[in-house]
Amino acid sequence: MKTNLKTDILKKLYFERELSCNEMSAFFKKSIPVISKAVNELIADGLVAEGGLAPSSGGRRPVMYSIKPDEMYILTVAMDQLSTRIGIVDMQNNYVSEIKMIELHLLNNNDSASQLATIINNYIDNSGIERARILAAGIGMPGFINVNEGVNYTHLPTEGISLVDFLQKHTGLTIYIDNDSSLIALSELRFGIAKAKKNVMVINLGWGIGLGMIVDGTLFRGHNGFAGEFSHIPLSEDGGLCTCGKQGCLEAEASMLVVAEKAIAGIKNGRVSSLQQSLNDKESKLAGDALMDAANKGDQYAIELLTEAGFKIGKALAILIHIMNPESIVLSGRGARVGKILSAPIQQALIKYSIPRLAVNTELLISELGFDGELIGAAVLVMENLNMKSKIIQAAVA
Amino acid sequence: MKTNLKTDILKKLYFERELSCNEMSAFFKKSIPVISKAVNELIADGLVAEGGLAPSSGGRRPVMYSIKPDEMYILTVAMDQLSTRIGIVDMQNNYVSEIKMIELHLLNNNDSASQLATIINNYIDNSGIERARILAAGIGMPGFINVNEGVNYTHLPTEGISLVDFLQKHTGLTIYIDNDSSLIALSELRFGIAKAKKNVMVINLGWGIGLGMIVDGTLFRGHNGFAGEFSHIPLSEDGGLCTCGKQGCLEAEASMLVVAEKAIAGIKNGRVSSLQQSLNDKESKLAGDALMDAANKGDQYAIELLTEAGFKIGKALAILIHIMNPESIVLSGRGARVGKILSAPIQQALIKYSIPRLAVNTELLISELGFDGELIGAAVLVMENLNMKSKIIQAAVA
DNA sequence: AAGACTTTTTTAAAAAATTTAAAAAGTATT
DNA sequence: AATACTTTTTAAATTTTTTAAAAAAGTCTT
Repeated sequence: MKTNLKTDILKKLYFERELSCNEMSAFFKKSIPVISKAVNELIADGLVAEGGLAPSSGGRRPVMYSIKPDEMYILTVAMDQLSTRIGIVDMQNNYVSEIKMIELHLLNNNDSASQLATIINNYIDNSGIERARILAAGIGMPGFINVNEGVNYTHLPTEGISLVDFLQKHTGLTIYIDNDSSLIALSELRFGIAKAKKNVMVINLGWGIGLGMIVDGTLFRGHNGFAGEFSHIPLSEDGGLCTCGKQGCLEAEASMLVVAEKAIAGIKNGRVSSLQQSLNDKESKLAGDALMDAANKGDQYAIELLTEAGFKIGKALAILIHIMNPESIVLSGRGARVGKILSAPIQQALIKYSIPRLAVNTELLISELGFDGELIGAAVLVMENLNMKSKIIQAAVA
Repeated sequence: MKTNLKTDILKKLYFERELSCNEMSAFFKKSIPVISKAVNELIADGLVAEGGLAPSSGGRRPVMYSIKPDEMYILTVAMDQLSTRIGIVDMQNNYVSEIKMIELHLLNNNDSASQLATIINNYIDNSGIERARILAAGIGMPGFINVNEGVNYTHLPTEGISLVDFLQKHTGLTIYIDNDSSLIALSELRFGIAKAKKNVMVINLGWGIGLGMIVDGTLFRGHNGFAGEFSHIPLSEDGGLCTCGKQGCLEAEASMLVVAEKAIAGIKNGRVSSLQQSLNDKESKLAGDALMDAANKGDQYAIELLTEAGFKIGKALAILIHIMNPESIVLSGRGARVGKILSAPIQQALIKYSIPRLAVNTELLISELGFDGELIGAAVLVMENLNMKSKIIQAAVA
């Protein structure tokens, strides 16, 4: 049996939870005997289990198959510049160990890679999960990442060795890394509001403004893996200075971080808002969360600031629509929870800055995964890369 | 024999001119016996011929195969808003009939579709080529085009029937239409400087500024076929009014048409230039060509105007690089012949407006096909769509 | 409640594709 | 010129996949 098909079936079962032979036959465009044989082998291998019977619309009810949840696990890690979340999921995407959030600063931290390795090792040791049963670790992180070479050019420096090799050496796990926005897009594609869509732009609203692109039903990474560097497109000629050194970048105009900074400055200048207490003395990143809370509770000033940011995001999205003609744009990431507030000014900007015939063909959606997206996406990354190289699969299938 | 493989081989032979069985085996990932059988059938069908022997690096020399040039032909049509070029090519991409250029205005012309049908019919009748030997017609045209439905939403109106159906009815030919910029990209991908590249943005410098996108080695059209609508991205807040009704569009700032208009205005205001004579009383579209000629001959004013436009194009390309991370950007279309002059300010703008790590990974190339691109692309369009539905193929293969 | 109809699954036979091995054709080196 | 080495072609054997038919399981209508 071509083991390739067997791993493909495992992947599909992970994404769809359970399927009948008939459904798999239709999806893989292979005959039922071929699918049936592969599934029976997977059952013999101990990786797949027969489930119940699904309802039928008038005919024999199909036997459903799914992956055995507790044979293998995935370690998922979602990092931002300040903190790292970590969890373990089973093969049916349930967390089998409490998600932990640990402070880990990436900026100017030469030791960050080894700190990350320690975090991973400690977490596994305390989880009660056998290390040998962990299929691989998926890690989402900010920065310019070359997925094939396993390198992050921006953060987590490792001397003379790739980040992936470094982490593999220090944890003994198979490691996959990717950009945070790419993983959020993957999570929306496989388990979120973009499920099964072909052509979707997923916006990661956070401390920057990221973009994960779904093109022809798969994640598009560009020539070097840097596609979707949306944060730093030139948006205005005279805008504020950006961390990247340039002026007028989208990020410097409309990211949640900048909005929070504006809020702090505004309040210092005497602006009346419920934020006066909550923002006092807080760092601007914490302030960002406080601001979004306040906006959702109806605070006028917070809404005003988000509206302003939304309009600028909308202008950038107009450009994106003109270039990509996507079927959907999804507002995701930690900013998704103010998605409703942002929607109105975004739509306004789309009307102003784009050709109607184009804009009407793209729907604006708000993620239901939100802040969990990156963690889910890290698990998806592992399963997308599933192949016969993995030791656990090899051992089971052999 | 799966006829699918046979048409795939025909396509590949058209794009590559000649190939050995071994090369095809490697490309299609099929065994040599399978390929060999298909090729021999194609020879028996009268569509393919054995060529000479290719050189070898120490072993038996391979027999090369190619399509018989004169069994089938492709009608190619390249339209712009003012004029239409038409030609017929054989299966080895040689013109077998002189290319003709005919005035045909698309703007506010309700009769344009039927005029086009007449142009096509007359041209074939005068060409000496049997109509039954024409595989299909490929037509490139400006406008918003839905390739699948065969509709042009902008130009060539046809009441109650799609443009493709209309033309098929009035010419008896199989018709394929596509956006001019898409076809230019196809020509660069198959026969031009982007040959065999995976990830290329082809800029169609003309009366507008079009974009044809090569993503993962194929033409990317977006959800509705409108991807690459580069002309109307919002570039500056206070720019000139665009034909689309908006303000500050790239097209309104940097297209060859706008540059020509600026030149005419400048000269009226007494600006000294060799253009003074050539631009007198000319329409601005003719002026565009005159201006490019003058620039290539060293006229300072023309170069100055192109430099200004180039910088703005460069700013837009910076955005494109940030989003797509392409391996190459190709300057193509009628403006390609001033590509060298535009390159410098484009590079300057890229340095100013993009993140170095991104920009260094994209090379800026100048098309060698230039103005012929759209005609070649129209032929490529036909061959990309080659399938068993075509009567000629059916007759030969049956 | 019985029979007709659907849908899924299994089985066996047929068809297709690929691999393998060997022969043929041609180069290059000694 | 002979031998060793490469590549292509041919033919046979093996493997894989598809097809078709029948069996199994169940739903729905009368």
